[in-house]
Amino acid sequence: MARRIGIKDVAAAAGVSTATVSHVLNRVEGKRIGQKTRQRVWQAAEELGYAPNGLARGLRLQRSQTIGFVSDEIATTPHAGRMILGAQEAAAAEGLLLLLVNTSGDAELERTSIEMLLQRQVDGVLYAAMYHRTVRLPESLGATPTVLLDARSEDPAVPFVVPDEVQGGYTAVRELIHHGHRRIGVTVQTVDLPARQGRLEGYRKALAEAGIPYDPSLVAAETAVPFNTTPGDVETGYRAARRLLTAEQRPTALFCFNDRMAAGAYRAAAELGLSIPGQLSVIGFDNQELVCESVYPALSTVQLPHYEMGARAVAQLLALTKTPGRPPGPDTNALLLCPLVARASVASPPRL
Amino acid sequence: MARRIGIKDVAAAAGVSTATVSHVLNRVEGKRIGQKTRQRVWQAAEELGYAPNGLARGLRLQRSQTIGFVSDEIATTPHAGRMILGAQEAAAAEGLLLLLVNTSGDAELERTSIEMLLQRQVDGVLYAAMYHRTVRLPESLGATPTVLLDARSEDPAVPFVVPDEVQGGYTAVRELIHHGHRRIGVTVQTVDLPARQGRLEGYRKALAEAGIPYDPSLVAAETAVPFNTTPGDVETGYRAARRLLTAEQRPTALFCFNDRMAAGAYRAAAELGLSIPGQLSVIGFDNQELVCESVYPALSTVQLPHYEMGARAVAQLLALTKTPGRPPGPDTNALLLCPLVARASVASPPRL
DNA sequence: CCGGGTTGGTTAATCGTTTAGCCAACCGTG
DNA sequence: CACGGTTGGCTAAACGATTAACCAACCCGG
Repeated sequence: MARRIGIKDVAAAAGVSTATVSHVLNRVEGKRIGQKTRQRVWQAAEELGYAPNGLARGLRLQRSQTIGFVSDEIATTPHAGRMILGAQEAAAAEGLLLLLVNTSGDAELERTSIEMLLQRQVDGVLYAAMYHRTVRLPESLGATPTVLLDARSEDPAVPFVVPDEVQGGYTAVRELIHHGHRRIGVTVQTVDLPARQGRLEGYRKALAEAGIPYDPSLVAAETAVPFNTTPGDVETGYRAARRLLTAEQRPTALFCFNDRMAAGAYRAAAELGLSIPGQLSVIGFDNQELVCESVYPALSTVQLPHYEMGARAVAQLLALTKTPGRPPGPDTNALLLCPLVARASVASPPRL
Repeated sequence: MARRIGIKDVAAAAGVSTATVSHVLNRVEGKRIGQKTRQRVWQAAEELGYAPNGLARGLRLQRSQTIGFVSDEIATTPHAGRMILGAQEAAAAEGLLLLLVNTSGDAELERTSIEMLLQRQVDGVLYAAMYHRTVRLPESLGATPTVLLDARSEDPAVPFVVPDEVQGGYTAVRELIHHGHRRIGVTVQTVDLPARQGRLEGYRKALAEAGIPYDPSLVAAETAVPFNTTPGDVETGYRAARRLLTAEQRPTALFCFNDRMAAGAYRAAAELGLSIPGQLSVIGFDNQELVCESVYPALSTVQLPHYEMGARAVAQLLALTKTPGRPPGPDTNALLLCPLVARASVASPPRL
């Protein structure tokens, strides 16, 4: 197989030096090259199908045009896919490529993975969690520009991009209130996450705004069993919903911590003979489309803006590499809006 | 910020030449270096925290220790995540990293993406589809070792890794037969894919093996409307199932082309007052966990071995790079088994 | 004491780019 | 004609590794 053609092949073909080729092809400012030579170089490059060697260029320029995407979990949800996609497309638009690694939450694996990234001279790293939580950044990333994705750090100096959980919870509950609901239950898991806190805060904010008193008995927190399963699964949602719906004064609507828990609420409602949305309105969170459209009627929910988060994180990272002294101001962080996705599970409450 | 430390820093610290450092650190065979010097080099490298510069090494060795993962769609299903994860972990085990790009089915985007990959001197490319289909490989990949993932090519010379759809369909239907079903309906979409063909073939094979005559009226093929939506969605599955279940002699079990269509079957069953699995058994395909566990009772299905496919594809790619002349024998391809995932939607047929 | 083998390293070229600095030719002026 | 300023392009030194080729020193037998 013929050796890949390089800049010196182009130089030879055009009858100039490699320096000239480089100058022409990179349109170096302040370098004056004659029209005719320019033409010859362009043409030669074109004919030979020249493409620069990124490794060589990276070596010379001390930048690989590559960023590392470190995530704790890639496979379990489509969330990861959307974040990656957002990041990848935003990166590609800037001529950057994503180098992907997964840590599975394993510290040792994380260490070696990051080492591999650094060896390849990544220009920066996106450190992503698959649900909004607080992480501790590995020390080896100290010298590399880093942005947290769907995660926060204890260290305020490192920028993060997260969803605005409060606004999201607020949006969900306001949707219910707009339809006339006033007794709104919440089903939630018990693990304390920024997501949990934020969404509950949004719930209270929407209630307060509508002048509805906060009733703690309407908040059903349930722990996943067995203990080591993912919190916030269907089963947990089922139990929480069942508890609320069998209480003496049952709510007319349910705000579920996530779509999977909402699927559990559907099951509880079916068991109790409550039709959705006629007798019970349900709203979820996450917009996991597979879930929302597998249940019937299709689940209204609030979307986590994963694609946008990925894209935004790349933007933040780029900003970081341009201004080396990372100013830990609030402008380096981003809270992204969670829009409502209305489907068919919310209606007006039944008239009494 | 201190310049990254390189091989010459180590050399200086150990009081030797860079050549010696390289020899020691790479354990070059046939090169004899004294024990003491070895020690000094190791120690110096350790203390300085030396890590080789992958770009420089790649440039010299003409190989980047990096492989490109080109996929048409990353975000819509967790399938992509599993394939990527499998590929990533298998790659990492060999010291390789994945460079990820998404084409969104856009030919122009695909062209530029692949160009970016080639510029970075990827050692090979995994070309992945998100559902089993036939693709045409871009010409620019001609000179690069390539393996198809969940896809086949018209060109027999390019190796592929795909699920064994026939065995999968066979497995699903045999599960129903084992429970005593003899009237087994199939719901399927109308687009002609390897997946569709294979699963139907597996269906007939299982039937034949059990001595059950093939009845075409039990195969409900339905087209998605509006036309441009994804084939095989919930709605399509609903319509197909409804048709079968309202026929005069309705089947006691349904084999659905995928889990989403199975979710549609659940809805049809609910409407017709048929309980699952008491009056109707349902089995899906794909093992989309979010779907399988969002419906009630949890859906039994057949798993597409995406993780394994990703891992296997990396192995094939590695084999390819080691033996440059790609022998298009069948051993360069792989058909991976689709195991049964039994949940709660299959039981014995009701006694008449 | 000489010649040849072994041991333990070093020198320098190379991978494919970029870019600072140099230089030759040319042009118009005083 | 000497001279400064432009124009257009070349030379050569990086970037950080690997590796073929070379070499100095030592040892040992004859």
